[in-house]
Amino acid sequence: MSEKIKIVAANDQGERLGERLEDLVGYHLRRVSLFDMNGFIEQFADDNLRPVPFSILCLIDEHPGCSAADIGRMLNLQRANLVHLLADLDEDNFIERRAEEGDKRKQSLFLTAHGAEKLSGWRRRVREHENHLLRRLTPAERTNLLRILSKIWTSEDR
Amino acid sequence: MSEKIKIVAANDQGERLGERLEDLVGYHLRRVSLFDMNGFIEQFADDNLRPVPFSILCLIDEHPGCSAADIGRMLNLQRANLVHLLADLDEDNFIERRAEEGDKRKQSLFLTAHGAEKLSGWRRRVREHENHLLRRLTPAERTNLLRILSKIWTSEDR
DNA sequence: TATTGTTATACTCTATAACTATA
DNA sequence: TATAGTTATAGAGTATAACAATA
Repeated sequence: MSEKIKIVAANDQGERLGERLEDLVGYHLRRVSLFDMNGFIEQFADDNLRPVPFSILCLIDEHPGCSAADIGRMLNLQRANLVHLLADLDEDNFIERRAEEGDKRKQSLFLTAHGAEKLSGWRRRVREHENHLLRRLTPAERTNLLRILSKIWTSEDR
Repeated sequence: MSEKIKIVAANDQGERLGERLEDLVGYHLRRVSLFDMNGFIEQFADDNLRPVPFSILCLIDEHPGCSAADIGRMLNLQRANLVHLLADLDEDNFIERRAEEGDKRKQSLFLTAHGAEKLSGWRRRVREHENHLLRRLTPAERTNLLRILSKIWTSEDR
């Protein structure tokens, strides 16, 4: 960008505070989220692990025996889009889908031994990824960020 | 979800703190960003205004005369994908693209009078949207969030 | 050589509608 | 009627490669 443009921007900062794109929380949320996701995808390129399948594996681990529809509700994913994601995880032998006794419509989802082992290592690497993403924050800022973010979207009155 | 699943999850919380999906900042960043974007798209459905074109209009307003490549660098968008976005904004008479004197490769981007007027109203409605998104936060939390988010991705050493 | 705007294209992600079988 | 899993499909959004004009 040219020097002229930078100067114009600097002048504008004092004149219209709260009017700039950079004053919008939503803008920063998107930039940081994309920054995080791209870093995630890059770090796990070897294993071809993507953020959403990782989330699904975490939830199956935390809620063994849950159904695909349960996962969809927890992650706000359409059932239709989950079909391929779960089929892929099944093909790779990370999860297994058992017929649920009692309700024949449902499948019960479980991690395989292989899936559990893989997930354990991936979780460690995800924590490393987060440490890198948040390396400029103090421990207090990190705690605060997690608390504030979850306060925004986790609530009863929605 | 069944009651059984909820109980299992509750037990696990104490056992493996820092191991749950909900302990990951990246997970919350994504959920909050999507929550924000969906709200934005819904609120501006009438005007068919989407987050990225809104960002582009803001930047052209803040940097009058900038080029498409400048916008791409500022928003981390590919030049190729900007072509359609800018063409649409031009068709709707929100922006105009003038041949830049001096460098014949570049176009200089400006808001039209109509675009500037529209943007002014949209900015007000975006602030209302943000106020609603962040309604559960204290003013201090809001300021903190903006500061922390921009600290994460805005830096020199990248 | 590098950059700008552009075209074409492929890939991922997401949303919707409809179907069946079960409840 | 409602729900679970599924199929097919359309639409965004994004990434890459190549090109002509210009620097």
